[in-house]
Amino acid sequence: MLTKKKKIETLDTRELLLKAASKLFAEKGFEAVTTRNLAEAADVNIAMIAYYFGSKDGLFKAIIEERFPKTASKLRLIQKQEGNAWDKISAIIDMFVERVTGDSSFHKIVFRELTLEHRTEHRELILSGIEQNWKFIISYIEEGQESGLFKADIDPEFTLASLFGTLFQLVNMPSWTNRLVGSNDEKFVTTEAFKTRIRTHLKAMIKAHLFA
Amino acid sequence: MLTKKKKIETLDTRELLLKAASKLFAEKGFEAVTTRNLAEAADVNIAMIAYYFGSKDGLFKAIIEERFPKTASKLRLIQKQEGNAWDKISAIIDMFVERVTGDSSFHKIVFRELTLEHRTEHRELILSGIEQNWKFIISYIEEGQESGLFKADIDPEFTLASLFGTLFQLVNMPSWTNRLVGSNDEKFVTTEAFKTRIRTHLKAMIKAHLFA
DNA sequence: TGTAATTAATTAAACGTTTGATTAATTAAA
DNA sequence: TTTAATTAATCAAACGTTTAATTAATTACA
Repeated sequence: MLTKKKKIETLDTRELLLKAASKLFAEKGFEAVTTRNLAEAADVNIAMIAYYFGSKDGLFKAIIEERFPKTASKLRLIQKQEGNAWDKISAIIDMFVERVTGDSSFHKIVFRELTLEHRTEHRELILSGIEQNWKFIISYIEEGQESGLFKADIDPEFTLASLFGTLFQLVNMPSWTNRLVGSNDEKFVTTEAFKTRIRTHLKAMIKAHLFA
Repeated sequence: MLTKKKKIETLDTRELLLKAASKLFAEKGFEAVTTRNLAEAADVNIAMIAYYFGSKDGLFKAIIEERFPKTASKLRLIQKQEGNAWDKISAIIDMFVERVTGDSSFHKIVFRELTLEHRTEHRELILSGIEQNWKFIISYIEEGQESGLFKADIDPEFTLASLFGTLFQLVNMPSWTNRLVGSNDEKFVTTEAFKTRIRTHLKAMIKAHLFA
């Protein structure tokens, strides 16, 4: 018996579908992707969607449900680290910049779904998953306020909106961002140059805003 | 002949379709809205879409093309006002908060479309319309930097992203925002209380970030 | 161990419904 | 009496889902 788990194994049908669906839903939106698109992209039979996920809708929900616990565990790691409120917020910014730029598909799906008003079920699934994450951040802002490190009159909730909003605006609308910075590189928002720039900007802005 | 233009006239078929489409596209997204949905919501015959706009796609483009010139003219008004770089940026924030909260449908459509990677034609139409608007803002940030009013090392483009990003995060994802602030009022993002709060937050944050 | 029984995974084809668009006929307006 | 606007009906194509059949893998039992 091997001590190391075999990692280089072929993805099974279920995983192939999850991966293809994540990519396609992010690119085109849920309704614009057909079950035939999904089956072809994953190179599996169309009936496998119903077999593994019940429906196209079930496949969507599976994507959401698989991701949130991972982000929550990353946040718990930061929670255990030493440092003051700003150190924590700074670490959270690093973590989110890395996560969102590293796999923008998931965040495109999530945030686009939140702009839609039908399919309440999708939205509720996302909101209940996301809520845990932002509560961490807000608590650190309030902690900084109480200790006198941060201004007393800043708006913790809307500051959080600025953090996510900036990230979302720049990463989830790559055509907008490319036009903004005058880039022709389609993959600009995944480059290290971009990651550094957004980290620098976000930390500078949030810091100037928060610190007393 | 009347000196005042008659304003209280019944909307004609074309206008009924534009209005219904704007609302429905914003709520459900382009693909999720059927031509029958559109016709029923506008209370006109389904064939009127092809008659006035050629297609569902043409109706979408008409919505986009009718709006951008109006924003551009508002910006030109601000351009002519007196004041330093910050006064201009402050006035632009007021203008955008008013416009986006006043009719979020259009902005939901526009920014959701920018997160999608198919339909290059839609995206190009939007980007060319939007580009003129943000160039104004960036030029004021740079003007403030040159005059020494603003820090020299801030990132004008990403600061713009934070401005729009904050606004859209809060206005275009009302379910997210309601959860964030613990509100049950579905129309919270259209209230005066919300408008004031977002204006206050945005100006405080951008000011702290920009000023030397 | 060998084989029969059972389960899991996959396939191609088809299901009924809905889609965006178009037609030819009809009504309203100029 | 033209032209413009609107209607109900219809179209082929595409939609998500389901089906019955088949293969591959696993389990049960002698």
